[in-house]
Amino acid sequence: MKRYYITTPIYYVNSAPHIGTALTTIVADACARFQKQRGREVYFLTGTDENAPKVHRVAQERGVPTQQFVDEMAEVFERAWRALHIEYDIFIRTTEERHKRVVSEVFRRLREQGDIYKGSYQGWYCISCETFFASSKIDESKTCPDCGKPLEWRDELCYYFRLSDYESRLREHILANPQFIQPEVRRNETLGFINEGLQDIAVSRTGSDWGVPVPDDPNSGVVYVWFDALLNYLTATGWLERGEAYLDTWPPDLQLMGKDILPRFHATIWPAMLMALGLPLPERLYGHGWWIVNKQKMSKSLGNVYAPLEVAQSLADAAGCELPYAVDAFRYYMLREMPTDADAEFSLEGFEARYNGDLANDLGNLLHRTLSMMHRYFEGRVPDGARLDAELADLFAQQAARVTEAFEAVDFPRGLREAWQIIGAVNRYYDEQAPWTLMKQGNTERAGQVLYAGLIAARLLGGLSEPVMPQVAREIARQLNLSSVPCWSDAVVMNAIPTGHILQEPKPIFPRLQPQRSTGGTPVQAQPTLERDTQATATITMPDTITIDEFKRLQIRIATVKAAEPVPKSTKLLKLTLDVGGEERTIVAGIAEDYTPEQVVGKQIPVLVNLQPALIRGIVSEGMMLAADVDGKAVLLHPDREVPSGSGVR
RNA sequence: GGCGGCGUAGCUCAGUUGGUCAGAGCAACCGGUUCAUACCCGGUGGGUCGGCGGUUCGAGUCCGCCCGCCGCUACCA
Repeated sequence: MKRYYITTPIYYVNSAPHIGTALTTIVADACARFQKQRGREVYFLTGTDENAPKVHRVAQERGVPTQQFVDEMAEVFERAWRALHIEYDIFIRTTEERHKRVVSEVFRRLREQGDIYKGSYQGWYCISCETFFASSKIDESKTCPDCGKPLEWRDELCYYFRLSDYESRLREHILANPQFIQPEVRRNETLGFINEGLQDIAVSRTGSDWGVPVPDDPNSGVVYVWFDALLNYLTATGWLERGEAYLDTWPPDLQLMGKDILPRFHATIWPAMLMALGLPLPERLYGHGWWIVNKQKMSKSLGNVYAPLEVAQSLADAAGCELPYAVDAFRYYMLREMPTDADAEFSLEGFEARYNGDLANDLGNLLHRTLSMMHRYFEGRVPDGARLDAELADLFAQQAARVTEAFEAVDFPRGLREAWQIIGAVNRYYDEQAPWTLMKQGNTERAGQVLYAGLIAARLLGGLSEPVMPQVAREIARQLNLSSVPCWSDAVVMNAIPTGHILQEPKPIFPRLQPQRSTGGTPVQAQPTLERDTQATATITMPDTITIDEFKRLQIRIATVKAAEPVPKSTKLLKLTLDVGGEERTIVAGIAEDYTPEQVVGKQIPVLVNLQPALIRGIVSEGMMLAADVDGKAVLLHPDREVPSGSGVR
């Protein structure tokens, strides 16, 4: 029987794991554990992308040999994932020889059959994103449409992959297989992208010798890193090495990633490559949303990057929770709040709220109160005749089915909500039945039955939450004195704990985070406990401030407008010729709807002169005019009195 | 500017094909309970379901327009 093959992207090793990569990997791990628990054989792949020129560059900047650098970083990732209880089956590194052989072989085959051909390339390239951009996409700009960094002009002979040949087949496949790209937003986005027309992509790069050399053509540089990287999914199955046996794993059942690399790469280039190779396509591609922090996209440059382990460690310290359970709590938070189509806010306050509310008060307390009563009333032995009420049994089974369905759909927020319904039901049941009152009335038999519901619920919850919180599930099983966490089908067996079964002493798994209280008994504002521990969490800078040094990098000068004319075939643009203190500059400004050429000639305006030049409508714009923005309309700024052209602005 | 999506209680959000759909969780307040990790249970929230029209016996749920936010894209710079 074919293994359930699940993948994460391989991660760039130029920075350590953060909550973004952790999200993808934790989701993948939870999916993998879920499938395993359901009895499937699972093959779970993650790894590192080490062939990127960017990686080479970062290593050089740090003065470390690149191979040594990637070795160290791969180790950082493996350690981080193990610490987060990620149970992958294979960790692939693209610098491995066997992967390089696969890349070479695929390149050769596609070149032989004409899917890869040699041509010349002139175009704009973003080093950071490792991506070429069609001139149609950037002819008004010289910055990367994705990351905003300056693009480099490349003019080189290189190999192309005939992506355009696969346009209609891709579209047909996507239309015929609704589950292929999820969620729906990404599917629509991909279709939109494809419908604009796919162009052949350059799949070789010169300028760096770090990577897989183009086979049999030593002067053609290395294979494009995306072409290289995507093939890791194939390498990991043993394709090329194991004959037909790789089909016990191929194709992937579920490929997870962030939404940014789904439409353009995993949903177009990747399946097109596979079509060219004549291989079956992945069953399902799933792109999740991103975490945002303080309403801002998380990024290293903004300095709002959290390290998962530090977040977990600081919770452990603040709450007195054992680290493995704090890590599981972090996993729970990631999955409970997992961004699906839209982005979601990550915050320590939110994490704490989930910890106290869902884990300490709900899950932890239910287990603890149940075991406490079992020990107090029954000396820790399951009493005779204990049996689950039919009504509760039905509810448990129904909720378990809903959890299954949600997990299968990679909808962990919904699945966990459904699982937690069980906790609410048992708490209400306890309240109605009041086993403590039954005991006082001497009705021990009924009390035992009621508490039995709590035991079964705890056992079931341990099973249902195992994909999310494996260590916690184990601890629940230990306290219930079960030999192991029940597998999925076994977890829903309702009267599975036998009469006479001995239970362990209860011990809180998630000690509650205590809000601060004043000695006078008046509650004071609860302090976000984690936030006080700034040592343990990543530093968060004020994202919307810059330093004076950063400001000084902007060279703003007063320019005098010598000439102005409309830009042909444009409605918004004026071409301005400026005197910037003896030097003449041409800039293109989007003010034609607000000013006529006559109105601006002779005016003095502040201009940012050290902006990266941009090609706009075929005109090189060498700077940016500063103007007030009034409801989208430009209003020119002038010096208080006439000043020499080229005067600096500070 | 174009295409797509979204805008539901203080916060985070559920709401299939139009008719108990006006909801859940959290926060707050009130009450109850005491087995439990000051926990749990119940109650309360005057939400014009972004705004204005329309279709319909009946619309968060369909249509049009407008406002706001997001994504992709574009003659943003």
